[in-house]
Amino acid sequence: MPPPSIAQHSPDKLVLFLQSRGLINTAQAVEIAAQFSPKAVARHEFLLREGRVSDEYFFLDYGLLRAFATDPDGNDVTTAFYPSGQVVFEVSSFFTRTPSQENLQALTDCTGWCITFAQLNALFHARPEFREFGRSVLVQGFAALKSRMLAMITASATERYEQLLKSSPEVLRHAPLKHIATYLGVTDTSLSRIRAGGKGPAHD
Amino acid sequence: MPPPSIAQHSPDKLVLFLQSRGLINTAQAVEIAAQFSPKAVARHEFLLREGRVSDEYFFLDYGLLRAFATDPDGNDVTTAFYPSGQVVFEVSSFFTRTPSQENLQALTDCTGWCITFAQLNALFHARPEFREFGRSVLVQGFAALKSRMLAMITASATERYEQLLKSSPEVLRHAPLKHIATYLGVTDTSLSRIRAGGKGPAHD
DNA sequence: GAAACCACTTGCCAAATGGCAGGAAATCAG
DNA sequence: CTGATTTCCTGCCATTTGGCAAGTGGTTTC
Repeated sequence: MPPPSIAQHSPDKLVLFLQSRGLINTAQAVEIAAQFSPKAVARHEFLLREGRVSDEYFFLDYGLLRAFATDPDGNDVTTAFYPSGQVVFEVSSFFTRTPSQENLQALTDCTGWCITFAQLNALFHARPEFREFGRSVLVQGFAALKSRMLAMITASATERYEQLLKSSPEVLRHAPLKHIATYLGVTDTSLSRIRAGGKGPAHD
Repeated sequence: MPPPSIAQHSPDKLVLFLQSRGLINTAQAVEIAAQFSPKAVARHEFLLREGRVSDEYFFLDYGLLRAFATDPDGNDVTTAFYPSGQVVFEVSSFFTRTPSQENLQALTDCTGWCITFAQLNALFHARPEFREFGRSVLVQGFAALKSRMLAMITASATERYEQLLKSSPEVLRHAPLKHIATYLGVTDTSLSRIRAGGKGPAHD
């Protein structure tokens, strides 16, 4: 299913997303969604570049993005994948208004809806239920990262790969192996071998 | 310097902490701090046990705590250390009112100040500047975890150990090696060898 | 003060992962 | 279509880390 052009795309998914945590009712969700502007990001384009301040709170309707940082040796390290249905922004840069250490780049053509920091704050001020929703987004992201860190410590590379395969198969279909490798904390060589099959530790 | 008994301990550090992000002025900080109750946790005691809902937003005045989870094989994994001057609580459990997957345990005798979830929410409602402060605490925690994840991917065990040594030497003085090892994502055997010296990768 | 722990270290070897390089296959640019 | 680039796989071997077990030194317990 190809993404619709921006002109025809409707905020239905955004409205559903706003309601998804049971904090916002339909009427409120429709009003809040009306504040968002449509936005498209073509494959390989950047939503945010390192060194700039993240100022877009972007709900992703269709497509796939990744976040990546540059390590001390100058290598790309993928720090997150964002499948559709999520909010995409760099938390620290966005809220503290400081230059981002990360990049946000489209892995496929993307469309979605976004508001600026100023708009978001105005909405948080005017609508306590949206404020709660915003906190919920933050808390959920925090919990997801913690769980990934725990897996990094306790699970083997093979297990981490299988978890990703299970939880986000679309990532594996659109992201090149080298990005997935840095995300999982292994080299692309090792990931290729993991994929090949039986080499990993037995686990059944 | 032994911690003062609760009876005599004053909220000075808490007041300073509330002002530390430039979002709250002195008068407001004093009023907010007045809502907190003194609390002590003896060495080895738990501030939170896995399976219960975190309901204390605890500012740590003196002492050192750790968070730990139990992995699928039944092993303790230390997920965080909390030196004094920080807020200690389990974000996900606290804000979503769900059972915690983690424990919070005192590594030394601790004293500090705490409020409940209900009190915190009332303060967030009544005081926008404290709300901002609360968000700032969350965002900072998020950024710290991200940076730790990046180190887990890009840095060797030796480098991660040295980073911890540099950023939180007090942890190494009070936490047993096995806790530090799981926190760093290595076995206690390996950490012992890292400490021993020259075995690690050269880096100067 | 002997026995039972506990925290930590160390030797030996195995398992997991990395580095490099060559080559097949897909993708992209002109 | 053609050549260049990118992506991925795989063989060979080095490095890193883990697992186990023995041993030291310290502390607690009775």
